[in-house]
Amino acid sequence: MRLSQSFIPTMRQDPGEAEVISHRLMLRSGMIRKVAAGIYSYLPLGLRVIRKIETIVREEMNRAGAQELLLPILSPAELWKETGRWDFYGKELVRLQDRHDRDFCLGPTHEEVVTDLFRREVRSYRQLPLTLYQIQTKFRDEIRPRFGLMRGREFIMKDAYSFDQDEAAAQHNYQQMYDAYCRIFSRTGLKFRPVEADTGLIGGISSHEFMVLANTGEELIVFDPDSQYAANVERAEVVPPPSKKGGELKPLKKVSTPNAKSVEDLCGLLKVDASRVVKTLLYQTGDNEITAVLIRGDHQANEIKIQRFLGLHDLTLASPELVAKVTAAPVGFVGPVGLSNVRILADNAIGALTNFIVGGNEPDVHLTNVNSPRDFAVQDWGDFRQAQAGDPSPKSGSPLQTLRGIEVGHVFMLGTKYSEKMGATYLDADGQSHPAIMGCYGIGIGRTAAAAIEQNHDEKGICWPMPIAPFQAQILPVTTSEAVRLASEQLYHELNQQNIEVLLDDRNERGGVKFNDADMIGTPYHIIIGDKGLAGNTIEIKDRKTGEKVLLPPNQVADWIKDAVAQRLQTQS
RNA sequence: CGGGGCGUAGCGCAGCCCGGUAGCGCACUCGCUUGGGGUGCGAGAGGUCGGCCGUUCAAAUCGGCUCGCCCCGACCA
Repeated sequence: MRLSQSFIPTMRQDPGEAEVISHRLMLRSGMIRKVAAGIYSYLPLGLRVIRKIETIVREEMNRAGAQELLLPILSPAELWKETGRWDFYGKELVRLQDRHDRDFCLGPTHEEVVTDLFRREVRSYRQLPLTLYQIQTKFRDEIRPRFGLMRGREFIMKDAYSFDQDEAAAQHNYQQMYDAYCRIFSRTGLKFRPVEADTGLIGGISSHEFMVLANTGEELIVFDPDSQYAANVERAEVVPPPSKKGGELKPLKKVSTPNAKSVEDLCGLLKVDASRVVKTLLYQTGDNEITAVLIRGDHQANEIKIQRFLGLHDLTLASPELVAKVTAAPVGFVGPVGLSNVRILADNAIGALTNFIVGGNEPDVHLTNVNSPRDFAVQDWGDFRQAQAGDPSPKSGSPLQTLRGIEVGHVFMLGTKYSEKMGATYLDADGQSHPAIMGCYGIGIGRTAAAAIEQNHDEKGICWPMPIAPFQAQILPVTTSEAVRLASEQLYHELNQQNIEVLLDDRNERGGVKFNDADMIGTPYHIIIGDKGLAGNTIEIKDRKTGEKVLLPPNQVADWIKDAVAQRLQTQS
C-alpha cells in the first residue's frame, strides 16, 4: 500500500475529546473517527486490525468445531418477551418499531434468536453437540459510552452459542471454548489472564472472563501466585477468617465524634485502625424496605455478592429519606446497635472482631467496645465484601495479588435458562424430551484492538504485536534523491512479491514527518532508506518496539524481513 | 440518571468578566526553499462563534431554553 494514495488521516495533535491512550492513538493514527457518542467509523487502517483479529478468531472457532452463521441484527420483540428480557434488559436495549408499529430491537446479544433457530431446526440428540458463532455488530445503549472502541454503543462482537445434551457434554464444550479463547488471545500476541467471573445480566451458572492485562484497565482482578486461581474482584471468594479467640469483652461505651462522617475521619479522631471500625451500609431492598450490611472499615462492600445473596438485581444505597425512617442518625453515624425492624447482614470478617466501633445512631456519636451477639443480633453472616490484595487465596492460602485488566472475552455456562423458557428441546435415545444445555461465548473485537494498544504503546505511539499489526513493515524513504526513490520502489516490489504487508511512505514529506507518523501507526518494522545508508550500500531496519537497528545491503532486506515477520508470527509477538 | 466540564476554521486553542473589526498555532492551496526525527520564507483560501428565543442601536460576549460532546459514579464484549 502506498501511503500517498491511502486514506490514513493522521493527526499531529491530540484531539481534545480523547483522554485514554488507545482512544487517542486510534484517532491520531487515523484508525477510527467518531460519528456520535460511542459510535465510530472504522477507517482503512483500523479495519485492517479488526479484520486480523477476526481472522484469528474465525480460525480458532472453526478449529474448536464451531460453525459460523449470521443472525439478523434486527429482531422481533416476541422472542425477547419469551425470555423476559424485553423488560429485564431495560434501557440498554435499542428498541424501534416498523411501519406497522411492531416492536423490534437491535441485537445486543443473540441468545433469543439463536435459541429460536435451534428449536425450529433441531430435534434429536444425534444433532448435538452444536456450536454456532457469528461476528457481527451489536447494539447496546450504554449508560455511558467511553474511551473510543473500549465501550461503544455499537461494537463488533464475536458471539458463539453451544447446545449440548447433558451437563458433562456441556462442560466439555465450555472447556473447548475456553481453550480456544486462550489460543485466540495468545495468538493476538497479548498478555492476558482468564479469571473467574460473575454472570451478570446474561445469567447462568459459571463463567470466566478473559482479561488483557494493562495498568489502564477498568477491571481489577486478584490472582494467586501459587496456584492457577484468578478472579475478578467482583467475584473472588473471600475465605472467612478463623473465628475469634475468646477475649475480654469490654463494656459498651458512647463516644462523641463530631463530624466524623467517614471511616477515615473517625480513625483520625479516635486514633484507631480502620480494621477496628465496622461500617453499617443501608441498602434499599424493595419498597421502603431497608437491609443493613456490616462491613469492616478497611474493606469494601461487594454489591454483587449482596445482590446474589438477597436474590435481587437492583440493589441501591437507601435514600436519606428512607434512612431517616429507621434511625435518627445522619449517614455516617448509623450503627447496628438498637437498629430495630431492619434485617442485618454481616460480612464474615466481623465475626473475628471484638470490642469494635460502630455508629451510634444519633448525630456525632459512635459506640466503642461493641460486640456481637452481646450488643446486637446478626440475621445472616456471609461473604459480602470485595476481595483485596493480601487476602488468602481460596486455593492455596497464599496472599492474593492484584492486577488491572480489560475484559475482552467472556464465556458463560448458561444451563437451561434460555432453552427451557423458549422450549428448545431435543429427544434423547429413549425418546424423552430435554431442554438443551447451553453456553455462550463473546469476544469484543474492537475492544481487543483497543486493549492491544493499551498494552503495547510508548510515548511516540502504538507498538503493534505482529499478528494484529495493520501492516508488517513500513518503508520510509527519508530523502528525496532518485537513488532513494528507486531503492524504495524496488524493495516495495520485492516485499509485495513475498506477500509481506508493506506500507510505502511515498509522500512528499520530510523524514521527520515520516518517522513520527510511522512511530504513531506502530508498524513493527520500519525500513529506513536514505542517501547516507545507500552510500555505504546499506538500508536500516528498525524494530518499532525495541528500537533495535539492523543495517543490511539492499538486496538482503526483503529476505530478512520475510524471515523476521514469519518468526514473530510464530512466537506471537 | 446524578455530579463536574466543554461547544469559536479540519485539529488544538485565545477572545467572553468589561457588548461595537473574529484572532493565533498546526493542517490545507500556490510559489520558492529545505531534504535522516514535525525545514524556512512569502502569498492565499477557509467561520451560520452548537441551535432557538430574548435584552440591546448593536450579541461570540448578557439572560433563558435546548441540543451535542468529554470526564467521575451505578452497567458490560
